[in-house]
Amino acid sequence: MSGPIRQPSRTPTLADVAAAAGVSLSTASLAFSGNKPVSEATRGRVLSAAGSLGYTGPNPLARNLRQGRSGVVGIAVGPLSTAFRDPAALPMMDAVSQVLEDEGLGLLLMGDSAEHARLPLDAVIYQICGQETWAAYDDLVARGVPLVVVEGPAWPGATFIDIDHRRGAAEVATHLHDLGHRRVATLTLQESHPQREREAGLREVFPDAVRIGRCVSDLTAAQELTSAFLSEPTDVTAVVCQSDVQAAAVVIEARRRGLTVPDDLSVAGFDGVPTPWLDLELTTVVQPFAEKGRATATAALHRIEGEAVDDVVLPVTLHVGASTGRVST
Amino acid sequence: MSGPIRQPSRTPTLADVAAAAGVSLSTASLAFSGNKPVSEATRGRVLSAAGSLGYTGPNPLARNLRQGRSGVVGIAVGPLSTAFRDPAALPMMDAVSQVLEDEGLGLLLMGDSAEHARLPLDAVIYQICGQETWAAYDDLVARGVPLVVVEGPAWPGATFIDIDHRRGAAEVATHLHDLGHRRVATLTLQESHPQREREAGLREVFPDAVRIGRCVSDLTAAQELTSAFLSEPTDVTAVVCQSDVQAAAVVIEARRRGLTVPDDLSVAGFDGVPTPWLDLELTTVVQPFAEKGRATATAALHRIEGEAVDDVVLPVTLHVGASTGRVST
DNA sequence: GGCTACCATCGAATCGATTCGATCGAAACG
DNA sequence: CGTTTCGATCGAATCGATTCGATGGTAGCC
Repeated sequence: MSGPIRQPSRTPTLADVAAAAGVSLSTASLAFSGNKPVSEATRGRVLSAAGSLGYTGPNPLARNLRQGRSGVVGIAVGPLSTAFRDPAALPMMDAVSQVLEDEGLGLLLMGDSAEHARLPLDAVIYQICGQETWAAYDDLVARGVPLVVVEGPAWPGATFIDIDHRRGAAEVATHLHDLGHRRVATLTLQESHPQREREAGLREVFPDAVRIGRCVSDLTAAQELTSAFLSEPTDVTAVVCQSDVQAAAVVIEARRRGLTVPDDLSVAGFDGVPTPWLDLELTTVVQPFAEKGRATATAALHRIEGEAVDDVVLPVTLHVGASTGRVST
Repeated sequence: MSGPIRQPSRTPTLADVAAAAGVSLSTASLAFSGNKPVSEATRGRVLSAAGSLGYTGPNPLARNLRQGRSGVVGIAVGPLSTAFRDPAALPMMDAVSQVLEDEGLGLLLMGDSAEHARLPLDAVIYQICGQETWAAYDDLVARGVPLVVVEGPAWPGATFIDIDHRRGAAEVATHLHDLGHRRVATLTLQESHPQREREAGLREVFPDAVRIGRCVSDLTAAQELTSAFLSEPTDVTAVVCQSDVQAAAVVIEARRRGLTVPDDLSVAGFDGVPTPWLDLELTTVVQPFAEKGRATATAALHRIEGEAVDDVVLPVTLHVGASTGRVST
């Protein structure tokens, strides 16, 4: 048997393996991919040839080019530190990564900038809540990369996964109204689709709720706004927040000022995330995080396959905890 | 000018652009990559040809194959929900992603399993603290993928980024000893390199510190262990924890049992992460998270370039807060 | 004017697989 | 026994760029 002189430094390719096993390149490929049947004997020879050559399997880059897929889905989350500071991001991402992993796909973190848009991504998930423009959007759309937007702005060409913000907000508002509250305040997020929907739901019940202020879902920021609000006299008996972190901040700040929750002030959150460091179970609107993540990932998978995908709106559930109570007469 | 009949559905390639611009394929490539000079006139013609054809730039998959790089670095963090529940993970990852993004590289989240090991990764960062084996390790090493291990097990072929656990632990122990403490307890992490080092540091000062128990850096888990420990009578005057989250749990549980921190019990943490929901500044060992992340990413970059990289051990700083005090006589 | 340098451009090789269609035997069938 | 069918294998085309070495023309220099 004769062949080219082997350069010891070069890593072996499938062609080397095929030659060593005495089969054609295509057969060797089939032995690894299993895309068409190969006799047991042949597969054995190919694999053992691979073993003795130190071949570690088909080069993923080559496979990617040929198949036109990278096996990677991008997820735009903004700056990591802020994206993940919100505990609501985790359980959802967890579900996303789980579904993708089951399909052998990887999840790539994309920042807010357009830097990553030139990486080979099979699809992109956008869940930068509270931001309505995105530098990478045009580029991705032009390249035909499927886009799945979570609770996001209505961008043409994207698939939407959302929760029923409006109904959730209305339910928590109704709950407070049933408890006798008439004067409520609300802590809001940045102007965004979820915020607009939730505010609409709230105002179905309390048309003239007072706005304490806007801030992201951050304990310190929310606490500062609350502090400013509570330092003035007010007849408000309940505060409706847009996240459990905000709600916790209100609870902490109210207590710091000698108020009792819920006797002096009722507080409601949103999300339904664990807050073990708070010795009080929050009344909140529970999101189906896992389901949202699965729906998102599944939508991405279908769009990668080129299938049409319907938008999804998931229901939410009111969870009554110990942070809301009947208004004291 | 004649050419092949254009199939309207096919997305244009660089060859199409070159033909339309009347230049060679190689020149068109140069016009986009800028790897060699191209006259301004030519570049203009190429770019405008690209524009009118709807060409969105060189196909990343093809570029990747040719260059033998994917532009993606994997980071093994274990199950997302547990990995990111620890607030210490974020600032570091943030620095990692920042450095990589500046180089145009993406960051791909790898789970604990070996599923993702077959994706095309230029390097892999391993920071699953508390786990000493990894399903994907052999595969990655066989494929020659550079590996950077953060505070991790001593794996051959990997570059190590670490902090001076031992000295940090010794410093906090010395601090407590200086305050008069003689009987201390410790809450430990799973058996792992950082835990062994920190324990060694602690025992330099308190050779027979009591072990309360082992748990991950989770508030609820730590609180349960502490609860069990404090339910028995003890002469311990200080508790040394391996994370600020653990320390916060000890503070919360001690207070729940009517103890005052630090008067009745001193508590020390590790990491130096913000705990705004705790109305007490923890005494802790502050890690240089950002620097650790930058060192990690930089090491990965250098190893991708094929350069030799030295291991790194970063110093830590004792921060004295309000959770430790002089032992009451 | 002849020589060297250099810049822009081009043709061809290359990266490492997957996959389509063809071929070749052997088994199944009537 | 001739024909059909099926499974295994192979050759060749293909995915879409990057890059090496060569070429030709122009400018600089003595």
